[in-house]
Amino acid sequence: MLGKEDLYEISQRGRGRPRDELARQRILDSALALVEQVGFASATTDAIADRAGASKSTIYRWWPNKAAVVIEALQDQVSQEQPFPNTGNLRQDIHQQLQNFIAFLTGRRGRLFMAFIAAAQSDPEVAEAFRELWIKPRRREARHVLERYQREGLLSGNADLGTALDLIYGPIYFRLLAGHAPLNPEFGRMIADLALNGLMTFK
Amino acid sequence: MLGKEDLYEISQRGRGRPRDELARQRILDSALALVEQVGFASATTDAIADRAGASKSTIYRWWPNKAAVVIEALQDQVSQEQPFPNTGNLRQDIHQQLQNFIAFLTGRRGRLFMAFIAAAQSDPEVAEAFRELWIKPRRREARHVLERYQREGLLSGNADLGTALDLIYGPIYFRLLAGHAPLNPEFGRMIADLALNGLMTFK
DNA sequence: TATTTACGATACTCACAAGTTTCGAAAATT
DNA sequence: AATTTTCGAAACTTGTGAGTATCGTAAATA
Repeated sequence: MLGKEDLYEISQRGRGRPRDELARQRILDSALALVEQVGFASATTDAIADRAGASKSTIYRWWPNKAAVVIEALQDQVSQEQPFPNTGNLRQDIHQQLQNFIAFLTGRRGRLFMAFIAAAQSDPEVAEAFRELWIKPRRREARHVLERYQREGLLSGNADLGTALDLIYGPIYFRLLAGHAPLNPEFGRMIADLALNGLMTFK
Repeated sequence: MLGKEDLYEISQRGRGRPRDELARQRILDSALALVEQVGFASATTDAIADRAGASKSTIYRWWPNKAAVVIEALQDQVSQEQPFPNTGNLRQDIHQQLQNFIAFLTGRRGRLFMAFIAAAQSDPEVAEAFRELWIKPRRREARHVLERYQREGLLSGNADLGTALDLIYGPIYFRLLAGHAPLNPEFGRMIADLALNGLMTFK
């Protein structure tokens, strides 16, 4: 399978020194790690360059601004995520997905999403990227799984699936962002049970 | 009833020109309005002073920094909020509360909370103020109402009320912050029904 | 080998905003 | 009237960080 970089290597190769793909990857990794650790605003371009062992001029050679770097880094990250479980057992799928998701958010990556949602409130470009790259693809995938269960009658046909997804994910994001109570597996278990209970017998 | 200002007037009154309480109020109103309109970071002290028809030196005469001004402004605002309904009809109370809350958030004040949650991610002082002034008092109040219904058996005794509150409010905050779908009364109605459905028959 | 393009290092410009200082006038007390 | 404290206006300092420009060097092609 060909990636973007390979296509670039083959078709765009000109005369001069080729782009350092390892440096590109180090810059993206560095941006991601820094946003996780210190947030969007404090992840300066100087710090990203330093940590990557690269130069600021290299960053601006390939990206128009800081937001573009971080957004591309998010894109790389997102493509590695676990798919929504689809075993045929609705309850088990939802439970498993929430456990995966909470483990993900309470791990190193949680702060990345807090930082993105925060930055999105003052930067429309970041907001759109977050919705398009993270929220929408994952919702689309989850929706397909839920649609199957709805067709099979395991989920009430009256329930709007977009609303159902917010019922499941909203409480998780809320605890992550507000921090008023711990975001642990037990919480995920209860939310899954409560939401399923509401969704299966709805109307 | 005596407010803070009256106490100040009586006990602290010295020789010189007294503090201008109207200017104080104008500064707080101005800070609130600007954070709503342009967010926390873009609400500069210069802009707050200008809009209040006051001077920056007056701001720094009474508050140690910008965050303190905005936090005190939030405090003033919070004390004016509608209480959680407590009519004896659980379903009606939850529906009414979510309708009130969504109307509140989609009005002028919604952006204030987006800005606060965003600022909280990079400023622990703001984060704590938001939890202590906004989240915790409202949760405490709502919890008392739900406890009553739980004692009356209208709500499953197995449901953890902290989790129940996140189930109800999480989806609302999530749509407000992520903006992937509209936050309208219809959504509030469905979340209330789904959550109640889950909570009443839990376990 | 000559040319081209990317590289890292570094100095630089530019904009912006927090917080300080100064000052003359206003509003209170003694 | 003299003193004290606050006020608004405005100039100022200080820090920061995004984005640019320069330069000598490295890695590719023709």
